[in-house]
Amino acid sequence: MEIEHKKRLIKYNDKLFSCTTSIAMELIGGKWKSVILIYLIDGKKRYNELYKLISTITERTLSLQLKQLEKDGLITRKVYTKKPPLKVEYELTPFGKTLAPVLTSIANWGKIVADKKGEIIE
Amino acid sequence: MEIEHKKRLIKYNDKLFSCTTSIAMELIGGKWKSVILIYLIDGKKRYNELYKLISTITERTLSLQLKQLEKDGLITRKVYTKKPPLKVEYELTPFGKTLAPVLTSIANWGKIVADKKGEIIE
DNA sequence: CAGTATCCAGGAAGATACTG
DNA sequence: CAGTATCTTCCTGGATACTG
Repeated sequence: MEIEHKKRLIKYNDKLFSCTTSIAMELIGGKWKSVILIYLIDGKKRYNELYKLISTITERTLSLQLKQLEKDGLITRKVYTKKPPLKVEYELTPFGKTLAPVLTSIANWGKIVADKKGEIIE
Repeated sequence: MEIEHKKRLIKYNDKLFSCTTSIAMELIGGKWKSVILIYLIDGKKRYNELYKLISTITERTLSLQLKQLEKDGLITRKVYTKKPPLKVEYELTPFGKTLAPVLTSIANWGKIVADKKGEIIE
């Protein structure tokens, strides 16, 4: 009996992926997405809260990443005021919440690495 | 009693990170690394095996990513021949193996996404 | 406050051809 | 077989200034 090796690809949002890991990384990969999502696990946050929490991100990048996360259905954006100063809150969707175990798993592994070879600054 | 918010950064490999998630993503993020690693969980693989398994990667990219993973201590590269045709095998290091639960967690979540919104091609 | 606009640099990754 | 070499494109992300 021979092992079958059909090379099947998966189409998601009009892009092709070779496995489910690729799809996951398309949604949470990159330098900032998973960091933003981690901070949203314990509740909704305003734009500036996230900006301060993720101290090394730029406003532009934060904005772009939030838009992408919203587009991918992982977070929602709610505006609470009509005139400046604006109040906007970001929150995980139910779909986004299914990511929580994955994200904490990533963060915990990162902590192991940091404890072993990282150096705390300041 | 006030909550402290010391903004401490972590230095890893001469780069600064704002949290452990960032460090983890530095090591397994990007388009291909986690995919390569996933295939190495169930045992060592030759270059061409990986190349065929990850059908949409290019030789150049596979080569670069393998080098980076080796540099980061996640995999080892072993050469078994002196003359062409070469036989080279890649294998997870003990450190790389600690990633297994994280990677399967990512893959499983990706599968949920794929089942819900993905479309299988061919 | 919550972003945009603009400009720019570097790296990731693809295509293709070649080699020890 | 297991890569390199070369060239190119695209995207991510940074810096800074400005706005409803």
